[in-house]
Parts: sequence; C-alpha cells; structure tokens
Amino acid sequence: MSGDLKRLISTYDLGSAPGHLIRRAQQRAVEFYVAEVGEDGPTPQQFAVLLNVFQNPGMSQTDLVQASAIDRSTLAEILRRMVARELVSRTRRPGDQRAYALSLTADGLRMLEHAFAAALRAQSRILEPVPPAERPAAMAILATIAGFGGGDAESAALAAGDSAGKSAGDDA
Amino acid sequence: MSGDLKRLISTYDLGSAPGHLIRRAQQRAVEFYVAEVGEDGPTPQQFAVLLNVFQNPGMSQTDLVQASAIDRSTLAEILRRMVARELVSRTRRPGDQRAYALSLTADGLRMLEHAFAAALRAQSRILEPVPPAERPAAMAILATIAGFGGGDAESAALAAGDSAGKSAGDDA
DNA sequence: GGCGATTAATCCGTGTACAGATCATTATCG
DNA sequence: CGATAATGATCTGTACACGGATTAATCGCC
Repeated sequence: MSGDLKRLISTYDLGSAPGHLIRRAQQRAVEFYVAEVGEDGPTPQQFAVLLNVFQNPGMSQTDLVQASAIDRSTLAEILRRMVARELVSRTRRPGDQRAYALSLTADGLRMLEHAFAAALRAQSRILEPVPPAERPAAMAILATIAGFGGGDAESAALAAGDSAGKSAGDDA
Repeated sequence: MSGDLKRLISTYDLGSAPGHLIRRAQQRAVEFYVAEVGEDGPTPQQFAVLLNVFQNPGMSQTDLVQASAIDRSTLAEILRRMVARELVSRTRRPGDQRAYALSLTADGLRMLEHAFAAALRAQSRILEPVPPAERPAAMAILATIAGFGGGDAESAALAAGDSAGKSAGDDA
C-alpha cells in the first residue's frame, strides 16, 4: 500500500532539491539587486529591457523576447508600463506595420546609466560567498544548469560570457 | 562625460551576469517540473506546501513561511486557493485563535502522493547536463549561492542533503 | 486588570510568469 | 488575385512575489 511511499515522502528534504535551491538563489539575487539599485530604479527585468534596447536600438519585441528570456505576454506587460513611464518608445516599423521598433527615451537612458554600476555591484555580491578560486567554476555550473554550454563545467569555466545563442528560450 | 559609461554599457553581456543565469536556471527547472508533474498536478510552490504540511501537520502559516521560503502574502494567496480546492484544511489553533493549524485533506494527500515521483524525476533532470562527478559540487555551489553553508563548496559537496537548518529564511 | 507591544494573518498595490485565444498585418502559393 | 499560412503583438485567466498597511488576538508589564 501507500505505507512505503508515505515513509519516503516523510523523509524527503526539500532543502536538498536542486529546484528549491535555485529558487532560493534567485530570491537572494533579487534581494541584492534591489538593495543596490533601490526602489526607484528599474526592476531586474526592466534593467534587462533597458540594456538590450540600448545595445540594439530598433529591435522588435520578438527580438527582445529572445535576448531577455522574458516571454511575450510578460514582455508586453512590462513594456506597457515602461512606455507609459516614457522609458521606452515604440514606433511601428516602416515596411512592417506588425512589428514595433523599440528605443530608449532620454529618461530610459538616464535610468540605465544611473542603475548600471549598482547592478554590477549586485552581481558581484551574488558570488561573494563563493571562494574566488571557485567562482569561474560556479559560473560554468550556472550556465550549464541554465541550459547553456556542453555540460563540461570545468574547461568552459572562464567562458561564462560566450554567446550560446541557440536553444535558449524555446517552449512549446 | 557619459561616453565612457556608454561604452561600458554597450559591451556588457547580460549572459555573463550570475543573476541572469540563475533566472534562466529557474525557468528551466520549472519547465522540467511542469513537464513531469503535468498541468493538473500541484505547482512547485503548491508541492512545497503539500510536502511541508504533510511532514508537519498542525503547523501554522508562519511556520510554513519559514519552511517553504514563500513570503507571507504569497503564501496566504496560495493557501486561499488550496483551501478552496480542498487540498488543505485550516482550523484555528485552540489556545491561540490568531494562528491556523494546517493539515492535508484526503485530496491533498492523494495529490502529493501522485506528484511525488514526478517531482523527483524533475529534480534529477535539472542536474542532468552536469557530469555526474560534478553534481555534488554543483549542489554545494547552489547551496552557497542560495545563502546556506559556509562558502566552502568542496568539502561540503556530498552533504547536499544535510539539514542546513540555520540561517535560512531570514529577510528583514 | 488594563494598555501598549508583539504576533498571525489578511488586504492592497505593483510587478512578474506563462499558456492559449485573438487580431492585424504580411508572406506565400496556387 | 485570393485563400491560407505565418508572424508580431495583445488580451484573458491563473499563479507567484513581495512590501506596507491593517486587523485581530495574545503577551508583557506595571
């Protein structure tokens, strides 16, 4: 009967589940981000939008979905707010009235410039508890678990920044 | 002027930010969870609630906030739904009418038992791209980044399952 | 024994996440 | 050219996340 299963369940430690640890890690990362950037600055997702649109002016929302790993529905909502606050401007693309061409407003650029250093500080605080010698390995493991890279978490260590521009944000 | 800053910003790769990788990792983890458990089963958070309440019948919502790392507002909302679906029952604690005593209903227990194996499969899929030999190290690093443990990601490797029952869920 | 501090939980407002349906605009092909 | 498919974006509905204000019950302490 279910007695065996029940015993299994009662001894399972949620704290040993990778998924749970990843969730906790994300809570911590956001906590640092907010602590550094402050309440008035962009949220992490808004920061990603500002950064990507700055680096890629004129990109469409679908382009941004790829670049930011924010799904289309969520991104539409985020942009709705950012456009309302005049951080981002949208114009229909000449030649294709379906797509938008996104760009930063002066306010959006200002906000990005203002938050950038703080966001960098937050990133380094995330890895702070990891001994410096192990940080490249940690980055490689994160990249692997995030679905990038070939699974070798040792050699690829320094390469956390490599493109890996393929299988990322797919779903269906 | 802002020229230097702009150059810095334009060369920054979001993909090399630990926070971004953690976010991606979480998306992937949830993707696997949903794929294994299915649309009808509990969400990851609901699973955590079911598991904790099963292991700790009579616990209060505040207890559960600690155990699950779900904040009080969110947990109230999650429980509202779960109570409405009769997965969890709440009774005011005799002797302290402020707190609830939580327990699983027969349906809640059934759902937990039904989802358990699938949830385990999802957990192992998360680490699948990491070579087996590096998995303990990966768990140790996740625990470290999640804010558990002393920061030594090597010796504690095999201990991913150890209690770690201390500095956990604090915030304010 | 009553009054202020604590504690348990909810409510409110804002923001993110994502699947599925819908709508408009191009593209394609016969 | 016209039906149809594909593409870009929105809308709807459900769920999670979290800070701050509020309410209710209990505790502490004089």
